Amino acid sequence: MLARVSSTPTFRRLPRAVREQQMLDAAVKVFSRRGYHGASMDEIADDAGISKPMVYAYLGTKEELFVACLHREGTRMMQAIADVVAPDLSADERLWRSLQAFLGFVGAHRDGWAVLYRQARGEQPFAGELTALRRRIVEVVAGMLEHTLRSEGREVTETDLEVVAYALVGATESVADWLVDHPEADPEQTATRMMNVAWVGAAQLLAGISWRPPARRGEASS
Amino acid sequence: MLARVSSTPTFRRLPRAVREQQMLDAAVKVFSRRGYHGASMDEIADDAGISKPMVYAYLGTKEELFVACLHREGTRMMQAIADVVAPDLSADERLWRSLQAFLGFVGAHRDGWAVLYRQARGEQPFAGELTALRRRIVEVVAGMLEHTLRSEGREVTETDLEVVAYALVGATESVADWLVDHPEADPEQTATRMMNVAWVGAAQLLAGISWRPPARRGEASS
DNA sequence: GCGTAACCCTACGCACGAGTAGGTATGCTC
DNA sequence: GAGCATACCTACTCGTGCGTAGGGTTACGC
Repeated sequence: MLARVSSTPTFRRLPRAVREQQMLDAAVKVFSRRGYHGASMDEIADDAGISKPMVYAYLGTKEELFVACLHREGTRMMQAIADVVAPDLSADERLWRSLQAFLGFVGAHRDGWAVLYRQARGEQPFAGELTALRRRIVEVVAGMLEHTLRSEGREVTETDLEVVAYALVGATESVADWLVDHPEADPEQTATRMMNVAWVGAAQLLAGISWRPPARRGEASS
Repeated sequence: MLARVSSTPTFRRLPRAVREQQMLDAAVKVFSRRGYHGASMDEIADDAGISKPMVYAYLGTKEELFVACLHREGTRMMQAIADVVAPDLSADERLWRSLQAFLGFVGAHRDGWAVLYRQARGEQPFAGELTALRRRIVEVVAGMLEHTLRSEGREVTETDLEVVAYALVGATESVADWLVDHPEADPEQTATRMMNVAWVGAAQLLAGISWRPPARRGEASS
């Protein structure tokens, strides 16, 4: 009955693929702002300019929707890195480009990625989904280190490698968080700073220089 | 009317201070297992062997309860570190002892601390509480680095210091997460591995060795 | 031994938000 | 321009879980 006085002349009726992206955009935005539990499906639907049953019809339950967000953003991020890293580059060049790409991506998607990522860490249902992504990253980093080490004829245990990789990844995530909280900061410069910590340290390790705990009283300093 | 066939002969009626600790113990346990939202006040009360209104009477709302948990565990952790770090130690000794204490603490409180910490990062209401704690840690680390740098007559910007400190803290947290997920791992050995990454890198920085981005095509390598 | 304060309970109100039932309009095909 | 699939809506149900009302019981001072 009521004439629609919308700015868009005819009541838009969009194809599924388009609406799905709009919904995901809205979902990422709302999840970021409110957190997983704080976000309501009503608000997401509203923000996407659509009604709730549509969201259920296209993307499923709230949990599935969140996983879909995680998936899309995660894939985009991995892609952003893959786009700039060629396998024939030197180790430090690869690390440098990855950091640049990663922090650049986070800087450009402050609302999207980082907060989504922060969200997912706590929530049980997504821990799996998330650690899978994280594991892929850790493996890439560990592989990189290992390859370089092996090529220099040095031996390391699996565990050593894993811990170092975790440290590197954690450091980068932490810096990414810092970046999100400092909108004025430049991603590229931040990447340089990060590289200073990561590579300078890693290079030492690769060179075989390591730190040993000081001998305690009564212990022989073998 | 019903005779209480409890194992404890007389129906225990404990002083407030004791009950509060029991409640906090239960809360930490349940929050850790289920996450903030997943945990119900009923379950916490039940686990503490008390009824819900008691929890409200003593510790307040769910949010306040969680903050109380965060506070207690956070203080304990800071204390564990403060106990082993003397200000007259050398920088690397301080860092080493802090790492040992921190990872030792996390190792001993796998259920308690780390999961609680993971929880808090996502949830809006506690982001403040948490970043305050985190900031204190970052400041300590940054202060440590700055002091050492200054004592060698070198200058650094506030921001450089902050980013490096964030990276260090993030790396450590990440390794702590790894530790929680690997019950068989030895905290002490993990601390050594962590020290290898952190200190070897930091020592280079302190010595003035830094990494510079490679000049790109068309750019002058000033 | 009696008042009073602290400890402790059962049982509910109530809001909020996930998910759905059932129906309407619009474009597309032939 | 009839038929059909698909986009889309309003208006509900219903579970869950926070927080509380109101009342019972034990210790402790005097």
